Amino acid sequence: MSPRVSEEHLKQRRASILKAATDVFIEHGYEHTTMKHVMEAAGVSRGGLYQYFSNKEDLFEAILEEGLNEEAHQSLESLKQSSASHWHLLMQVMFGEDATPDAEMDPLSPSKLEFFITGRNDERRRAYGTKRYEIGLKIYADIIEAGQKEGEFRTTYEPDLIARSIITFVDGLALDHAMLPEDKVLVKEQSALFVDYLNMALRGDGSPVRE
Amino acid sequence: MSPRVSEEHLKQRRASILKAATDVFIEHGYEHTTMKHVMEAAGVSRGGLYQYFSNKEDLFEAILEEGLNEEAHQSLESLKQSSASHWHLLMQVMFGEDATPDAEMDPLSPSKLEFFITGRNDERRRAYGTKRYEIGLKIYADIIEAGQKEGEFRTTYEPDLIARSIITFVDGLALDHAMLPEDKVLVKEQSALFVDYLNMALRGDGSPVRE
Amino acid sequence: MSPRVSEEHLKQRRASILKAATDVFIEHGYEHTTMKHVMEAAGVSRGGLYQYFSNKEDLFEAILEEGLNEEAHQSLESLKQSSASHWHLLMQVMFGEDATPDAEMDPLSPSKLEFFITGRNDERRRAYGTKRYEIGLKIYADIIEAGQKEGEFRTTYEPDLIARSIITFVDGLALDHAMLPEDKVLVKEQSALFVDYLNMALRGDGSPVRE
Amino acid sequence: MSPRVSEEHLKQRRASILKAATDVFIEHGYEHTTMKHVMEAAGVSRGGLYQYFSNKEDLFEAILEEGLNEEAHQSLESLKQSSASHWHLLMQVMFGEDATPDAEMDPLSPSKLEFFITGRNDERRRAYGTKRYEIGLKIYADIIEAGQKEGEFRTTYEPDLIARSIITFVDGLALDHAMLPEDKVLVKEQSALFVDYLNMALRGDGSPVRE
DNA sequence: GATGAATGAGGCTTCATTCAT
DNA sequence: AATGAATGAAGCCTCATTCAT
Repeated sequence: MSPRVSEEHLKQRRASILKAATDVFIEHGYEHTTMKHVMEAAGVSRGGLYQYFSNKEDLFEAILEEGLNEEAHQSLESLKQSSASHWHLLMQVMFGEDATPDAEMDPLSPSKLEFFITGRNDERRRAYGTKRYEIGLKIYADIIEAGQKEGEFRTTYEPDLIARSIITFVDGLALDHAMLPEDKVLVKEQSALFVDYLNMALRGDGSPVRE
Repeated sequence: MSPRVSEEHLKQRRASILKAATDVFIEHGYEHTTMKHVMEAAGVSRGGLYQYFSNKEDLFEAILEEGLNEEAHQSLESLKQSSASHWHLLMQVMFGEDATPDAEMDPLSPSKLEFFITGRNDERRRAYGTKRYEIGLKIYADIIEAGQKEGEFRTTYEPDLIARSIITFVDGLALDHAMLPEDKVLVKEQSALFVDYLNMALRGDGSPVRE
Repeated sequence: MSPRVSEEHLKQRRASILKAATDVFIEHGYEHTTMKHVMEAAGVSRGGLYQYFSNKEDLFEAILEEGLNEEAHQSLESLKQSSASHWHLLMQVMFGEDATPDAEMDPLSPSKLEFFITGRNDERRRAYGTKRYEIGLKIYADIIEAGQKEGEFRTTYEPDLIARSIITFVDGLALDHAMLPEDKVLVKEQSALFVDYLNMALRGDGSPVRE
Repeated sequence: MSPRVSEEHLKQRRASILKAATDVFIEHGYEHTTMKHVMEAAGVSRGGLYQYFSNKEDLFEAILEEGLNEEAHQSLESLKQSSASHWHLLMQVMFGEDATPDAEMDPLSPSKLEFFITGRNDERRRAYGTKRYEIGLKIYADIIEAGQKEGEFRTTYEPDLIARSIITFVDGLALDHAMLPEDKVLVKEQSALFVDYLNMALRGDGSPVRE
């Protein structure tokens, strides 16, 4: 009476569906992706798909959770090796390991925006989005607050407000990146400029300088 | 030879449909609005609606154009009375007549974002979005450039780049405002902070200060 | 209190609509022609069109009647100058003045076939089609009968039956001509062959010969 | 791994839809048949129907193919037992097993004509119709050619041309039969006359005689 | 657990015809 | 008479989700 398939197998199957679904969402976007697209990409039957995820929303949220786990993991790691400055840590959370603005964007971003924006009138979805917003907010705010406490950052602005501006920038950039042709958005340059903004706000010494 | 109804009446009818449609789009968002919703809100028959607008996309774009005309008109007006500083002009374009950050957001913004984001894989829509982006970009960039030329602004940054950061901020804020509950987004405070960012970048005299 | 527009003018207007409609029906076929197509081609308003013809069916029937009048007129003329043989007369009715098979087909034929075939379950339309069939039948049958009476044709077959076979041939050829690409139907050759068939049946002297 | 229902069941379901659809097309004709009619007649849901046939055209073509298969099968069979004369074979292909003109017509004929006639401006449809025409043409032409080669038929006419006249006759008769009331078309008599035409053309010994 | 056939609500669009002016 | 805005029935098709096997 032991399960016919190992727990391990199930996890792998689920993960493979999730992987395929991610690709599909990246390609078609949230609204325009159909369960059929996912089925086909994942090589699962309709029923099979619904066994793992009870609907499209559920499926997408699972993908979001995965991403969150990864990110959380990353930032946690980053935090741990916080031998460097809080500024450096902030840059790492924003731009990854190398703490430097680049032209890379999360390819799933456009779909995420779609998901939350088209679902903004759905209470459940909105609550979920809000939760995610607040988690992100806290990560940034905590770092900033710590930096202020230790005197690395000036205290002119509330950590929370700066943190919000970071998220707003990130969202705005993702939006422009989603809508415009590749060569029209200067992701790297804009990121660098925003870093200057932050630098002025947090460490401002008189003139806007690159680090 | 004379039409059954006056030209005026037609314009009004069209305008009234547009008005009703705008309300519907604000309420349900672009994707979730159906032509039926619009019909009912506008008190038009199916066929009547299609007489004016050949499909949902067409209808929405008509609304966008209206908005553009208004905006263009405004900014033009603003530009005319440009007796004030370029900085003031910039603030006016961003925040309206009174040049001061407030909590007001264009209620149609969320739908606009939806429209462009869900349509990002459609060539036509993307081109249209790009055009709009570039028009907006130019408005800001021109003001900044003029300010730099006349020595009002420092020339550290390219006008184009600063202009982009403004749009990115506006889009990002609209996005957050669309997704989060009213009380979670600090539109006014964030706007004020962003103004500080700009102030530092364009007029920075050493320390981040409020105007 | 005299009519604002002359009777003449009305007739001309009607005729011009009819002409335009004919072109449209030729181009799109009966089913796929819309009243809008006609309006535009004729340069009439919707209401104007309906003033003259109360619906699409009515309009098409008017065109049919015109054609009938012309044909009737022609065959009448032909009959009058029936100095020639009945055979020649038959050929004239079938192929026109020159009594010789050519590749010309009535361009409206396909639409006529459509009209009667799609309307075959409509009593009114069916009756109308039947009437037309019988009129055509009679024309041919009368000639054949006369030819038989005067000893020009052999009496092996009933005039009515031969007449039917002519119509069937004409309809069949029109059908094939309507459906197949220009170069796939050998209108002229088939017509010539059918003439041979008739020749054998009516004047057969032993071997199938061309006249 | 195993499908929920047997392959057999699927085939039957498909066949039953096809059967029901055939009845509906016979009753209403091609143009006037709606997918809803078919759904209801077949006892399938909208989605179910579209699972098997992606649109009305597809559905009708499936019916046509079925017919073709049957016919091909028949003529193949007939050809096999070609112990009899080529003339007899020709009669069999035209009139079925008993090689004798009767009053039976394919009840689906009118819809077929409609299908090809209303679709004559559609490239795809036209190509399909042409293909079918040519297949039919070849069947007749091959028999006639063989008959000529073996001296059974005279060689006065090209096999291809005679074959075309057969199709034209069949189409024409189907057309008249479709449009006119039952008792107005003399299917049997006309068929017999046409056989005489053929007899004269292929085996003509001087006078038109019944076989 | 898996399968995929079946469901049916829901959306879009067209077009013949009417009717107030 | 003429106009063309307005109507609304009717058709087509998609797709998330269910459920018998």
